[in-house]
Amino acid sequence: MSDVGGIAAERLRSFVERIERLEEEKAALAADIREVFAEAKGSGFDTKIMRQVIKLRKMDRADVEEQETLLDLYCRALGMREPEKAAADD
Amino acid sequence: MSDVGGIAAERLRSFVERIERLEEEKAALAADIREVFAEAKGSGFDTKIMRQVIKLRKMDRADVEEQETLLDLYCRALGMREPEKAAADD
Amino acid sequence: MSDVGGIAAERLRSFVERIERLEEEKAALAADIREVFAEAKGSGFDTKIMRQVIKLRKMDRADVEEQETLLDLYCRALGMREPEKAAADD
Amino acid sequence: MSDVGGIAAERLRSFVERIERLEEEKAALAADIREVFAEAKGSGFDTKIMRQVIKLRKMDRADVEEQETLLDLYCRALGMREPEKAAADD
DNA sequence: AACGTTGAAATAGTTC
DNA sequence: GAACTATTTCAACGTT
Repeated sequence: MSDVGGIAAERLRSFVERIERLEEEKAALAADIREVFAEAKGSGFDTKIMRQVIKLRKMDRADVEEQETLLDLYCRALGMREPEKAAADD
Repeated sequence: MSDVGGIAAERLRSFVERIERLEEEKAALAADIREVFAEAKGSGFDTKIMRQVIKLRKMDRADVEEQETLLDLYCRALGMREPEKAAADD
Repeated sequence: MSDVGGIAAERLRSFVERIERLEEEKAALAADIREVFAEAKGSGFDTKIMRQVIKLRKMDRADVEEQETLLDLYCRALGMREPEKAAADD
Repeated sequence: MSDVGGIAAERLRSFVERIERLEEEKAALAADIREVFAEAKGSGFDTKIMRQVIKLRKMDRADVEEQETLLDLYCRALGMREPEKAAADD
């Protein structure tokens, strides 16, 4: 007796509950990550920069270069000083 | 013609400047909104609650009748109360 | 001690690596969830609707009874129907 | 007769409606901006990079340098090659 | 005035 | 590859 409105109710319920369980675990991990960031902040690190670093570590070197070349190109097209030079020369 | 490194510089500049202009206007409106909230607060209203009311009124407008039948079916299959009906207009 | 340019490098590395590990686990869970959806889809369920159901069930749980009295008051002041009551438990 | 439940209803309504009007205009501008980006995309520009450029133009030169110095510092602390060099040398 | 909290904007990912 | 959804990031607000 597991049909409600033509739907295999038990089957559906099982799927939904499995997903909900996994999402709970996922949310818990997200909370953990937030905590680590908070701890890092408490130790004086700049979390925004940390996020950038982590993103960079995840990206392929190739992607990074591609993006930077394009950014540079657009900046020059607009007559801006390329940002890449800023940090280099001090 | 104005190519910088293969980029149609004038075209790009035009897009960028149009966007920047629009964003300025948008920022000005945001400032106006903040002002109104401040004034309301000065008159003794609770701005947090006001925000909730405004959100509710917006949700009211954005009618959520979409796919209601099927959604309803699935909800019953899971033994949930069907979500509050559009209720207003029928 | 491990200072690079005034930065506690070891400390930073530890934070970054902890985060990266947690994000890996999180990504693995996301993959699991996708799998379950795929399986459900293979069983003939409409995953888009399933997502809506799951969202609804989550909203149900997150009880919105907060500040209800005052909110209600403001709503009546504006001639709105008061938002659907928590309804379940009274 | 403008008190409902002790609230100066007319006053409140006025505030709420002013805000709603302003938010409508703001939403319209957001739509305009999206349109311009879409048009730019249609002309072959990379909108993600455009957004970066616009952000750079908005930031003070000082802020840009500060962020980049810090990013560089963190990267070196982690033994990464500084990303700023990537685009320069090809 | 820094902190956490919340809400909006932007980016990434998925589906068709 | 276009549209939709979900996640992530960023900015504003109130709070302490």
